[in-house]
Amino acid sequence: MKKILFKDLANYYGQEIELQGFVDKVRDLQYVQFVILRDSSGKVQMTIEKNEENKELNEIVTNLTKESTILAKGIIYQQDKVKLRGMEFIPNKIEVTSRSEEELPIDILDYNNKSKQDLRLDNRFLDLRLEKNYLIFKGQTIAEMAMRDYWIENDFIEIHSPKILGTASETGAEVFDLKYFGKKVFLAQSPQFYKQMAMGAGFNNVFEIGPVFRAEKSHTAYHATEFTSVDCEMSWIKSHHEVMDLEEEKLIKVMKKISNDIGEDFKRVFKKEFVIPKENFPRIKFYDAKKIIQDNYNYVGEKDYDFNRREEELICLYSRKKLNSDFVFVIDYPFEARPFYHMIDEKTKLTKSFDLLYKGIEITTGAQREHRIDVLKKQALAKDMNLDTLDFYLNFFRYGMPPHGGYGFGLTRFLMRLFEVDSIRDVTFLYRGPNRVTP
RNA sequence: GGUCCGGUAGUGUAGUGGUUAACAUGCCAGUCUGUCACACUGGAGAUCGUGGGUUCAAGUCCCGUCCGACCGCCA
Repeated sequence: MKKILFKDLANYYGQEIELQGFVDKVRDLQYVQFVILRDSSGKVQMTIEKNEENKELNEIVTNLTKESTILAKGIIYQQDKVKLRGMEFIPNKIEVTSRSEEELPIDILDYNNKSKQDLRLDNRFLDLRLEKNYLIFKGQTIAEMAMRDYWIENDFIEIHSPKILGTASETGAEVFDLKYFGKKVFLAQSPQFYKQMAMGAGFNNVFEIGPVFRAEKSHTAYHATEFTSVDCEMSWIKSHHEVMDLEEEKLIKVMKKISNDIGEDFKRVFKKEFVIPKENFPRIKFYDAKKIIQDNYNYVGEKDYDFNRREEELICLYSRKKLNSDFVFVIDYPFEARPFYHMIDEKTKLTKSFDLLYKGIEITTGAQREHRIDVLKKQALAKDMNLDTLDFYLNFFRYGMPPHGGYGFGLTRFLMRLFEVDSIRDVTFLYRGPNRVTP
């Protein structure tokens, strides 16, 4: 017998079928028992009358605990008086395949799941039983698939770069070190150098979806020490605008796909709707953005070469209100705020770089890369970097390197804003932070 | 790293020095003719994060510590 998901039950009216699922709720009345069953695709009511004939089933149901798993055989009927999907399942056999303990460590009722986040993370396997959480990971799956589709259509090659590195990677964020047969090695903080190597290898266009590690003791709702980074890199470009064009096109495709596949579920479960972005995301120059924030919100951040959280939120607010866009590119940052490998525009002396902000938070950093080794070395020295430890990287540039650029995209940050949940921990299967390495 | 922020039944909260620590929800038992967040009645369940101190008396005040939240750093 083929496994039947609860969402498809309407196809089986009148038929004898076998179901397996969690016990979502038990309502044991005087003359009838109702058991709500649940699987990842939906819920259904199972109804058992209390009588001599059903004695065995009645006994099982009376002793059922919520969140136990059962296997039941019976017939599914259309039944208008049942509010839950207008159907009910009448079993002739019930087997408890796993019995749950009576009390759960967290509340997972759909109308009352107020348990604190830290406790929910301790019991993540239970927390994830909530439909809203399942939906987030369904969304993640669709997002990754849509991105892959887009890249494959556009002649990108998928790479898997190493996460164990012999030298600490580039950007100044702290890296983890670990023992490696008596040597010290580092966990990759970004696939940056290796996707650029792929440019040197003549792969034209590459992408990677994989983990990255940051050894920052950041206790915030939008940081993690391990998270999934989506990276891509493309050759033969003339400016960072081509990279933005690509990201924009990809994102619209992703959002359309997500909205199409789970838009209805999202509306029902989260009481919100996805907003599909229009083409031509606003592209605001960094210094113009600073001025906009000052003129419109009378706010000046402490650093003149970068944004703080408040400024990110305000420029997004401006974009939403005045430009009708949840996405906004901030472009042409000063070199001071960027890593050494971002290309500097000779005319403006600003980097050919961009951040993509989405509903108040940065989800992407991208740029045209400096591919001329002499300039690259000069910029590395300007950032006080040691050319010897960078030699393996600089080597990529010695024998012909296409002009290229790309971006890194925080998958979890994107999902967090897409679903409008408060924390990156809610969109991470198992969150890792400064004080959390379990479960 | 910073914060005249928080830690109290399974869970979420109330409780500003004085009997038996309260409420909601969950759990258990009973009652209930089809419920659908079922309803009703009753019951169990808390050495108040942890270590020390002040006091006749500490969930409550003080100090340390751990964990969390928010901010910062960072992305």
